[in-house]
Amino acid sequence: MKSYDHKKIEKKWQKEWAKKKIYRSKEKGKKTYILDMFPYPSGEGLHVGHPKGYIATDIFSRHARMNGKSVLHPMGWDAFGLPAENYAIKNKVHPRVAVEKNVKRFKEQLKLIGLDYDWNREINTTDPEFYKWTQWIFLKLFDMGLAYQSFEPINWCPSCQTGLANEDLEGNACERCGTIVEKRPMRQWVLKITDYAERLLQDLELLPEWQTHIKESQRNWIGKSEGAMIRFRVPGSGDQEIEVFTTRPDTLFGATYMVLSPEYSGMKELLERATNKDEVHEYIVKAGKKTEIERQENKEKTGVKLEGVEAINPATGEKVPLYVADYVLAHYGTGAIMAVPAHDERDWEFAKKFNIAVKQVVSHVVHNTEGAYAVRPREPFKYRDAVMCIVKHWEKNEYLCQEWTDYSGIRTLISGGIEDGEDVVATGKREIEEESGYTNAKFVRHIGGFSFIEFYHQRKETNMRARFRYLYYELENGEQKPIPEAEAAQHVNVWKKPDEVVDFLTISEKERVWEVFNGKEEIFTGNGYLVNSSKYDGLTTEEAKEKIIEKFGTKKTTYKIRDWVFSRQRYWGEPIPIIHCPKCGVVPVPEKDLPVRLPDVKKYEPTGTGESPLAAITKWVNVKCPKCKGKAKRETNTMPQWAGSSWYYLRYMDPKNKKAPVDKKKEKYWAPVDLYVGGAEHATRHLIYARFWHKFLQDIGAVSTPEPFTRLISVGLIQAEDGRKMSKRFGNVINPDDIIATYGADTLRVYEMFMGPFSDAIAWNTSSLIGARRFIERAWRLQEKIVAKTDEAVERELHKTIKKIGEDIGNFKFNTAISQMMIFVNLAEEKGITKKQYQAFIAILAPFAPHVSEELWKEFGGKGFVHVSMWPKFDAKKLVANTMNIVVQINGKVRAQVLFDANADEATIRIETEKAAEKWLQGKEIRKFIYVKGRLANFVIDK
RNA sequence: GCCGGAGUGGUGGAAUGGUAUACACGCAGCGCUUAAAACGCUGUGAGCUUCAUCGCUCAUGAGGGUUCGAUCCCCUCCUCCGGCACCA
Repeated sequence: MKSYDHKKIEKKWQKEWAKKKIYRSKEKGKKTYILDMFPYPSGEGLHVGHPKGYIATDIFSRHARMNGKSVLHPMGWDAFGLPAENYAIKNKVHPRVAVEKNVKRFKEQLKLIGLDYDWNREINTTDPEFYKWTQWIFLKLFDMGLAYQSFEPINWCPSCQTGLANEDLEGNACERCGTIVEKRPMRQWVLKITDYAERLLQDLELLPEWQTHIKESQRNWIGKSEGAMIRFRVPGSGDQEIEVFTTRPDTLFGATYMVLSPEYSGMKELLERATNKDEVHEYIVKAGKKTEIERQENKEKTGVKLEGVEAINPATGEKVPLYVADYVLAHYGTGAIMAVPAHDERDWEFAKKFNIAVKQVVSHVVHNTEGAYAVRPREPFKYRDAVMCIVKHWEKNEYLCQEWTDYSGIRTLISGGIEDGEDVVATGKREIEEESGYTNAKFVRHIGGFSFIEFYHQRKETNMRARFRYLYYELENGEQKPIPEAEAAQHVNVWKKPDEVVDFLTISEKERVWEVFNGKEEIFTGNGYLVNSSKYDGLTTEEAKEKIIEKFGTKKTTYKIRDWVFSRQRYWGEPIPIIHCPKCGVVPVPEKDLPVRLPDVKKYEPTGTGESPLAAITKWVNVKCPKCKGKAKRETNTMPQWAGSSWYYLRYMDPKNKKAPVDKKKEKYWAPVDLYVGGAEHATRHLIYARFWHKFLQDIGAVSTPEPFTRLISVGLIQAEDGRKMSKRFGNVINPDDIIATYGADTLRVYEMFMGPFSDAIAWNTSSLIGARRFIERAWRLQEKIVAKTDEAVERELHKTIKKIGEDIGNFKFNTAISQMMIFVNLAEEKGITKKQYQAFIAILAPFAPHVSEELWKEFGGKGFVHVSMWPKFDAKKLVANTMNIVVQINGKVRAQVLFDANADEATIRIETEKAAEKWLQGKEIRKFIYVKGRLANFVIDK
């Protein structure tokens, strides 16, 4: 036996594969498109975390190829953008030179791992032949009115000296450098992604194979809310109106004031009429100076009242005050709100601080679903008004409770229905007297508002929907009338200390009543029944929303997602293909003039003036207007880093096409991407941008599918051995080159896949790595164990392994796949293996450890390359053993095991297992016998 | 605060209603060796019992429930990670 020399083997086969071009993709047969998120080639090179996803897709695509699929598995470079430029500035090299150097280094590193990329299709976003088509897509967006210039204030990073999109922020800091961003008004190009918000949201339904957390992030980011637009009239001179957006039109009757954001568009006119104009103006100026962080950090509500101006609540007809406060955002909805302090937390805080009236219009509902009082479905409700009384002892700090003596076991407070026309407070007093005999209860106060309880009324044999009001009484003395016998028979009165009350009560409302009683101010933001809302009283939140919109407003849907700020005031990006002409205005560069090349310059530092460094290159900037041929200037802003990555996956299908971004036939063949693997950090940016562009390209007929990526799996981070992020800064980086030199690429691959579940973050552990190496060496040494005939258990385990590996690769469960191969190797080592079995094993090992497998295949396998040969077929018949081990349980506890012939019937098994369990069954009656076929026999006995 | 995901030996993890702790690392003992490395063999959740076996009890973040049987399903709570966050 030759000794296992990974260096020799790996070098040899990498060369051979490249020479024979076995990984070239062709449009023939059943296709599968497997894609990695292409890397940004940084100056630091790869660390061991980077290739984890690439190894997984490599295994996946090798498996597909061995099963006869036509595989597209390409790689390229996302090389434009701030980091490349900042690196270049810092190291005083041109970004183009730096990128070239970094790409070369990355590619060398990737090749060492033995990945099966079709390098013939390599792309680079900074290649003019590539970005020509990025510019082309921009022009199409412009033609369709989806790219426009805006002068609204945007996020400006003072350190990177460029504008940023909302997606580029982490909180209020630049995602790149951590600097707090400013709001800065400037001219910029914006893409109308909001036009696609609904489709981006809806079509998540088309993606059952995306992980839920990614879809959830996208939903969050799109931030759809459905509600209504409602106009409030401002009486007085003119016919001014304030329109608001609300998701809770059902609470309109509870809108007791309105709030305008400091930047509210109609502020000027309102300000004219305010009697405290200066004060309000001062607040607005102050709020404008506040940075986003100050607004964020200090959530204490501030604001100022607009004196002398009022609006009219269209539902109640009542006048409500107006406030200006910065807790209302200018850019969401209309920049003004109706405030409902009883049912909105923020409004509640503000109202409390400014002493504004709070009016309950939705009541809490308790719907009993358990026990004798459970609401009976599909039966109608009877309605009644009722009171519930908290009654305090005349001397002690104790409260009156009742325990029902019927079977229900209900423990409650004194309660009862309000008779027609009866006063609420009087009702409480009457009920106290009737049920407890105490005659001197003094009403103290109301507790909270209305609350509904739904239950089944035993005596009346009907569902009840009772609208309760809670009242608090104190007994002045112990004077008591006798209680009528009928009443006394129903319940016992007991006194409970304050801390015992909640535990004693069984009614479902107990905690709430008691908490509200004890001063915990509760606002209710949930759904319920309407109260204090005139004819809408009694409607559910949902019903009321519809009815109130119908009468007082219009339906409206809003989204949190903002249009995509698409220009950067930096050098290293795709030039935006636009020409500004003093006569013709904004003129797109004609398609035939693409690409607009990034000029080669010596100086590319940002100017910081809001102008791109390109503006200083007069030779490049000054052009003829394509329309009037007069003097004109080029657009000097560049595109953000995310531009190229929004469509690159299409280019791999046809990377050298000079006439179109991608040929339609080729697109039809390869699209969509069947499997997309990459970092979860791209959940809201790259993936939302790419989906947006894809949908646009579908609309203009350039692509044929609604979604670009059918299945998406995020790769879990590999942390450093110290559990931190792997970074040059911490000095804890592990370089794959070193690992490959010492242990080999095959070991690295197997180890990274064996570490744990693919999408989990796990810390690197070099000492565990040795296990992967040992496994490969044992697989290698198995050649010494080749025998003519071996134990049938080996053949059975082989087929089990073939089956499991195939399934596990499909499910991205590489860790369990490898453990199954280890189990097989351990067994084969012990029992010996036939040559045929060894060949099959080499084939299933091949996707994981391609080099060693190819070497073994050459020696012990068939012709050609193992990676293009057929994946072994598993035979279900061979999985069946001729014996089975039945576990004997007593009440679910394992007590014994019995070996049976595979075709033993249940009756035999019962007899034999009962014998085996005799010890435990003696003198007991077997109440039940449960047999799970081929697995266990369980005897249920009395304990 | 809201939404999503997770919590299992010394460590990474396996098992999605049926023998919890597969597989691997580490550790301990033994073998091979002049020695070491490598490799091989044996053992390895905690506890009780026993001369030793056999055997028993407990343990999957905590508590409760459903079930013949729960790491897995349901309820309550705790902790950690990720996303969003004054979005009306």
